[in-house]
Amino acid sequence: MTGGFLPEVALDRTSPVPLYFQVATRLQQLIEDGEMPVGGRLENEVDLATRLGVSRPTMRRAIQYLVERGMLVRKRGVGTQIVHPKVRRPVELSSLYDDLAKSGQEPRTEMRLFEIRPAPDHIAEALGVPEGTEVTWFERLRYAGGEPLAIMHNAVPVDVLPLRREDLEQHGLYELLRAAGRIPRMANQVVGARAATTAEARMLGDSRGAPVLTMTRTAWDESGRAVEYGSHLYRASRYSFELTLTS
Amino acid sequence: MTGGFLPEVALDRTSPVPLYFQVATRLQQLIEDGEMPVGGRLENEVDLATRLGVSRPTMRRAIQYLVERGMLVRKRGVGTQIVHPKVRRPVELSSLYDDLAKSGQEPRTEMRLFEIRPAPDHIAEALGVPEGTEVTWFERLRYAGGEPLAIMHNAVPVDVLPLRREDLEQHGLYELLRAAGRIPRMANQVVGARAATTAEARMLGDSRGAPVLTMTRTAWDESGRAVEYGSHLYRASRYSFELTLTS
DNA sequence: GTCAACACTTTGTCCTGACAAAGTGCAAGG
DNA sequence: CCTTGCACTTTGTCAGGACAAAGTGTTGAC
Repeated sequence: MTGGFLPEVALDRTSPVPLYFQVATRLQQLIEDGEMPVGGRLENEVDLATRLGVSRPTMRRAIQYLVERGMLVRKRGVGTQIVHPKVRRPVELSSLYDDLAKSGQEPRTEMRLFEIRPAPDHIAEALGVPEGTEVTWFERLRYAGGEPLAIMHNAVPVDVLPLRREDLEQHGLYELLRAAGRIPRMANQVVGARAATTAEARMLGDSRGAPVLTMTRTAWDESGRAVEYGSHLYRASRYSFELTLTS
Repeated sequence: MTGGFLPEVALDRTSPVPLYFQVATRLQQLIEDGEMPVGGRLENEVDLATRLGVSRPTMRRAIQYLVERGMLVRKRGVGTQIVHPKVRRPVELSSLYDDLAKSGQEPRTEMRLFEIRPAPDHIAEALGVPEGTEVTWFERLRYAGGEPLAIMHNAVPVDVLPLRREDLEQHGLYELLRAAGRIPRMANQVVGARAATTAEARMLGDSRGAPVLTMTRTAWDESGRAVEYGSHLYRASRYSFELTLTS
């Protein structure tokens, strides 16, 4: 009748980590390690709260956190169920560099252009800054596994982050933004496809007319400040976008 | 000093609509109508709660709701700020049909194949169902504005929703799923590009080798049950994906 | 004039308590 | 046998209070 059984959970009330987060993290561990049966039900939140020695609101908040991440589903009058693992997976706002590095593909960056200039109109509009605002504008050729993969054009307002050519050759743009505390929290992307021009094909080591993926993106930080505009071109034969959507 | 000024807000305590939601909706209206200055600060939550005659938790929940939707930003010790409108816009899990209908492009659907059959291995795996599970498998050619736009292959488990050929010819798949209460809440998509084969090009009214956008998707409902698998092909010259990401 | 300590404002966390609403299952009545 | 209604369980909503933590600005010492 009780459904799930919850093993010992140790909470540290002296820790600066919020209680509800400690509870949520512990629950998440148990679920991911498979100690809580998938599809099974959690104990009801009142008992759970009592047993862990926290108040019901705190327990609710912990559960709510996991519901938002897609790990749990609640139904009034029924209970809380554990969702099949396949469904989960948070939306990550990551950059190509991060993705490549994570999958062990050894990214390499070749800087083709690097200048500080007033933003062209369409870029200023995309960034939501006044026309003529100074941006760092650069074009990079990204290699993975020794082969060219993408041509990337980017603009970053100079007052958001002063970029140095050397940094960009050795690190991903998002990595640099994060390090500076200008963390991208929201992004608007348009993904399309077209045939490569002769020049593009030559740079990518592909043949003329080969299909390429196009992606233009504007990214904002948590305060709504635009931090980056990008217009990228990927070899379709070597790259595709994977993304998780939640309503 | 107070920053934003909040006009009269009428709350209906007899309504079944939760108080926090009434407050959130009203706030959202005021912001979207531009009555609250963008970039401006809200009153602090304690005063706000007092003035509206609700408790602080309720007020917090209303604000939290708008924070999650990207309309507000809060900083401890500072206050709550209204984010620039450009950044907002919720991720919508919509279908091509909905999108076209909304933008007034008059979608038309031509059914090329419609059968009930055991799911092929790779589709069964994508859906997370046992091999051989019965699915409705169909291929549609989607027109917009009189011209072909996409070739769409889809599989829907029969025990999720029994589909009829006639319905699919006149409605979008997502529309039908929603009407049946199997609402897609989460989806995993892979977007890529390649050159069209001769057969594909002929169907799409394009030339052989023309770039096409490919998209494969699995969608789940709120309980984690897979409701749809799709493998679509779009004319790159006429379609692109627009999406908003949040971390 | 500069810098550090302190006060103040504002959001974050956490508690207790109470009632409402929705789903489930059982039992009584037709 | 089927349906209706009631009881029970479980999550949802709401209130009020208390203290903590972080950011801002001011004041005072040097």
